[in-house]
Amino acid sequence: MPSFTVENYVKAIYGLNKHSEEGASTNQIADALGTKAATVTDMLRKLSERKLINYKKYQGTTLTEKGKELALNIIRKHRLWEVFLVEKLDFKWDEVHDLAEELEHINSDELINRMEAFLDHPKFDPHGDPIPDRKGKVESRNQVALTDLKSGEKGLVTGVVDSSKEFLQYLDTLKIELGNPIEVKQIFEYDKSRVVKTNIREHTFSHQVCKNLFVIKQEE
Amino acid sequence: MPSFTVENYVKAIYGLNKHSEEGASTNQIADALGTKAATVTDMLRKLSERKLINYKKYQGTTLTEKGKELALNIIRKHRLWEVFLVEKLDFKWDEVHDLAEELEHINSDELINRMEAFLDHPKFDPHGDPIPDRKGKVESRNQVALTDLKSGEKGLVTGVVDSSKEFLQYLDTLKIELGNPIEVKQIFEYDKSRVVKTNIREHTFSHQVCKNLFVIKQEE
DNA sequence: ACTAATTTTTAGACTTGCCTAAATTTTGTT
DNA sequence: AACAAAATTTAGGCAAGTCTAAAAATTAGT
Repeated sequence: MPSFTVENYVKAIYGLNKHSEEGASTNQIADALGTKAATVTDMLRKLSERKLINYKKYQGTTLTEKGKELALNIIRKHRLWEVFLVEKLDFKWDEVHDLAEELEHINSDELINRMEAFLDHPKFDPHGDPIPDRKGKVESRNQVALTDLKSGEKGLVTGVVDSSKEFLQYLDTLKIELGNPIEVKQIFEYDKSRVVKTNIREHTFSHQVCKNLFVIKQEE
Repeated sequence: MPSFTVENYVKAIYGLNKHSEEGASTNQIADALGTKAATVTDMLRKLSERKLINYKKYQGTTLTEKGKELALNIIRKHRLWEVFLVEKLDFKWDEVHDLAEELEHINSDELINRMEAFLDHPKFDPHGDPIPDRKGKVESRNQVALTDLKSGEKGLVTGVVDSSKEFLQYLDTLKIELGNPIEVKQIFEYDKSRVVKTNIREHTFSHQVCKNLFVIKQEE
């Protein structure tokens, strides 16, 4: 049985690997987990012994197949718990992350499979992230960042890149939810901000906001 | 924040205190937790420093008010999770104990209070044990062991003393569930076994079975 | 009441995860 | 290419929780 700590390392490395071609560096992992680089080095040796990562001193770290499998199972559990918390217990989408961080370590495939059925086999979590199936397969959508939409193009909001409390609450204030239609009215090249029209009204989104919103382009 | 280990010690001491006037002994605790006496002694010193137990060397151990509060909160969580697993995820009553042992350590009053509401404020868990309220208050019923019923007396099955897989599965086989009416037809003084009539048919219960079933007496 | 058996405690050691400080390797700059 | 800066690793330590073996206290038996 991997400990909570091992699970957290593997999950962090998975997250870092996903967004870059390079292996995850010691410092990146330390940052992600709030520990010190020396601690990480130590742990990498142990994870390597357990065949969860590919590790050579001073090189970056990547997950082995076994490591990826573990990471995806934790992510699956995390996201299903988030759906449960939002759908069944009425938590808001900005409140569920920390709880899911605890619940994801509960060790029972039977439990999580029943939970999945209870929730009616959701494909995405409350932030729009895909839920891996029991084999670790993740469905991909052809979503793009809102920054990729040209003036006049329309889309549906499908997810957020940054699911920090602050960003999610900002979206709440603007009454923007997953599934909402959205249309880019105007792009200011100066600061890359965009005027967008939603269900309700027009907003001006900063470049940062646009980078953090996923949409599926709607063809005319 | 108490660690999982601390929570488990406190819960074990609570359970031992409940069934005897004496404080829990080092060996009893070690047995209950599957550790060695030396380890327990060590831990008792630490729990005492944290004001969770009353401890004097070579005397038994009892919980302080603070310790009881912690124990009851863990028990509350354990039992609510059990209800969830049985009511919502269709686990059987003999399957939920180990999972609840993990889930009871999830640290969030908000979560457990919402769960309680989601489950419609159940008063008893799937084994008939009362669920402490958020202040730690437990409702008591005037239930007695089936051994306390005289020949001819009737009752309703309200709980089990021993919630081991084996005993619960034995009851399943006999189709005996909480809430079932039951009547003692005959008592064999020789081995204290009883012939009882349930909903469906008559069974002969050994003394051991009768000791482990709680019933509420029905007046005529 | 005294010794034997049992229980409990102490002592010393191990593992997991974490830290700081110092050494080493890699990377970047001129 | 050589040196400085940054990243990484090594070394040595600490806390929590566990163990075994041995010592001390309590309890039980005659």
